[in-house]
Amino acid sequence: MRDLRRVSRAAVLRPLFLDGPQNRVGLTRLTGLSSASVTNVIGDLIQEGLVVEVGREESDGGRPRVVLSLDPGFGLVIGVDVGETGIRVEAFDLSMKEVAVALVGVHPQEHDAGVVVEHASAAVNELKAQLEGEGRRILGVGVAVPGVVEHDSDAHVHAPSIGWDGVPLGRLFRQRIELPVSVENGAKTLGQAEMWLGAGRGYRHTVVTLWATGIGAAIFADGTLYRGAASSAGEWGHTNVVAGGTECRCGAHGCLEAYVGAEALLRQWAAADGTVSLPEELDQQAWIDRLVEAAGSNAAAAAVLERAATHFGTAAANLVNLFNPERIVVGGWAGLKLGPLLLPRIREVVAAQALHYPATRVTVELGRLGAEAVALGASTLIVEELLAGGGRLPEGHAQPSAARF
Amino acid sequence: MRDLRRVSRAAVLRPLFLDGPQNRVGLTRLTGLSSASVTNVIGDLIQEGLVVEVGREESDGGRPRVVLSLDPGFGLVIGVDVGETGIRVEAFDLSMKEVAVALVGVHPQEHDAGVVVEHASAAVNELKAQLEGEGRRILGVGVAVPGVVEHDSDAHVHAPSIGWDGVPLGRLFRQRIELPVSVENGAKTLGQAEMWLGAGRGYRHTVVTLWATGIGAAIFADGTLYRGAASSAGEWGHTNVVAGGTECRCGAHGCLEAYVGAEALLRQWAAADGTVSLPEELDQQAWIDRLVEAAGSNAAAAAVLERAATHFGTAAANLVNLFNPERIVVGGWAGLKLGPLLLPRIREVVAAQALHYPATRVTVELGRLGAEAVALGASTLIVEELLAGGGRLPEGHAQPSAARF
DNA sequence: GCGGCTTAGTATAAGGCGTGAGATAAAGGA
DNA sequence: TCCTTTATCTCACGCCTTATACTAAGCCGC
Repeated sequence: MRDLRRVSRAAVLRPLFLDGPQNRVGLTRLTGLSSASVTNVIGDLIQEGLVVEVGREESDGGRPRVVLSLDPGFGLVIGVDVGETGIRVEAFDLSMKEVAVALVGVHPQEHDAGVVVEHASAAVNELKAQLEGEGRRILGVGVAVPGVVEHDSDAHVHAPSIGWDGVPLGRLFRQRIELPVSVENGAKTLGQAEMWLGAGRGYRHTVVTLWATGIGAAIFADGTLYRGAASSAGEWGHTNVVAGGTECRCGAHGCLEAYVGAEALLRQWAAADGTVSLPEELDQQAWIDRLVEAAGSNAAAAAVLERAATHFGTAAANLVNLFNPERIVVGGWAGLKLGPLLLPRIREVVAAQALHYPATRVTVELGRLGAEAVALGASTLIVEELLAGGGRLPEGHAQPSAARF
Repeated sequence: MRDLRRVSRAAVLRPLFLDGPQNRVGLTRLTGLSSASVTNVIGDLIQEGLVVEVGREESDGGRPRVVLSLDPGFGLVIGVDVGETGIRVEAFDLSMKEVAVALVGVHPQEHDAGVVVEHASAAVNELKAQLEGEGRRILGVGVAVPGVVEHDSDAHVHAPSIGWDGVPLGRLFRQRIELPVSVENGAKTLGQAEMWLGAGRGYRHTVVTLWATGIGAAIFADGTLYRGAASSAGEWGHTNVVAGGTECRCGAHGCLEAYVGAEALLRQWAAADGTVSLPEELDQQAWIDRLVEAAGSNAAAAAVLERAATHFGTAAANLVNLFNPERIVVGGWAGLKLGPLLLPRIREVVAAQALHYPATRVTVELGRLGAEAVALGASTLIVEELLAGGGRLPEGHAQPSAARF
């Protein structure tokens, strides 16, 4: 009997978090447990402070149902977004409302992992001290990084773009922060955020694409993130779209990223339109805005975007054929900027290139959370663990005043 | 308490089936159960006839361990391969050794579903009568079909190549056969066979490709078949390999299948070499043999195969990037014929086109079971249910003399 | 060849936990 | 106020795992 109770607790907590407030009858239906068990489990959870009664529903003849909810103030979760050009630390309550933010002015591309961890953990500890001073409890820290996170004994990070190769980030952080720490790839945390709180909400099979300078994807199979054998699944940006095409920064030829990545688009535009000259220090986001604006009147710009939509759509059609998702979410800063203009064409290409059967069963939509949701997603890692643990986080890390917890 | 015992029984049965004979100590380790529970569960299973003691291991000081095994003769499973051009019915014991075969001379492409089911179920019932006459028990029937199998209330089959659209095949078979019936796509059953008994054995994350006239794939994530939202995942043959390329029979342009499917290869060869003229009634398998033979001396043939390997390898690299598998199995009759020649080039392309990290963690190997393993795979569907059910198959279907079972 | 040692497997008792049935609570309506 | 309805809780029951102690069955050394 390996912890049957934990399974029941998790079964009850999950719909409370993901679908919002519920009554006990609804929970019996959603969990498949007996009403007696729901009563028991909820009783414990209320005792522990994780769940609160927040009201009652109108009755139509019988006893009114009590509405139950996770207590958003039960604890806070911290998300850390280690980006290529800066670090962002945010704290959220259990309703995923932002409670505090801190920015760290360290360029991970320009410093080694030790420096990055030093500054990031200092920011976390500062936030922690401040919030605990206000009497709030921190449950854990989720960290998003721009690279593959190998989940073996520890979380080892391989991130060529910032020069990390097998950095034991989990251990480094845990040495400096007295909290549970969880590490994951940034595209995957963004995907988790969209999945739980954005355009993927309510779907079980989803691909969340991340369209920016680089291109990635987070694949959700039956509601859970698909990692593959060594956590690198979802490298959509380096799938081939043009046989023997132009060389990509990854060394291969004809990658999607080399054709529709933000920088690639800008270079294509400059090549097609002699009047456009890109500066040395390229502010990609501003220039993508300009490209979108120009597309209304300028044929070269419009052609660049049309080709981008076709490539993106073709690659998305491949995802549809391979994964048969219910939904594809177009996210990432470039996706959010280009999507409104390109989505119709992308959908058209998906319908034409994917098999009819899966194509009619998928919807392609824009992300809803903005490009800064990486830290939000990182913080959901801790919530995920909390839910999976039935309301308890994996041992240790000396949680003071957590007697019953 | 939803059947805790069933979970324990399944935990014990699975390694006994997948990894062969075990002793109780090993099972304790493999299942995580206590030795007492293993004793209890094994005791029940021996009583029921599913497990037998088959010997004892040498001791080195202590009491010798008793070796336990599934009783291969406990029951038989029947696999039905409904192919595009014929139907094959095979019976296997629980060690997956073939016990009987029957071929049905009905061309599913030329008859409607009713006729196909009529003949197939007649063949199954004949085999059943014969085997039961010999005192053997049939546990169930697995059916493989060349199309998408939608697993909703019943198994609905969408198979354009034989003109089926939403055929309720599960129901049709169950009306004629008094046994549990399970239906699945043929590429997926072949994959399951390779996964359990062939080149995928021992791997958790695998893609089994099916290279024939058409091209498909079965994707295994953490040991279980990935179906997607509507069971059509794995349509690798219709992923795009050439932007805006030649039209495929699916209506899209540039599909892998349109470039490296067996028929496509032969047409390319005929187009490149004027001396090759394909007959109206094309025996693809024989001609592929001829193509392979010609490649040794004929430049046109060699070029066709070289291009095929490049396209196949590129598409396989996409699989590596997206799924991060530990192993890719090249199966299907064309794959088995071409593989020995093309595998080195395919591996080369995968290494060049996939990202370094996942590429170094995958092996590309030939299938080990031959192209006729589709029926074998179909029969494993029943074994799968038997294992998942802890040694009992889902109710009903009046299993005579199955008092305790 | 006989005790001692080691390891495998079994019996027993204790305790955790879900469940169904019935009890109780809390409304609306006559 | 009482009846009906629906929600929730209580409790006894039984399933199942597990810890513990015990038995079984071999090797080893004297």
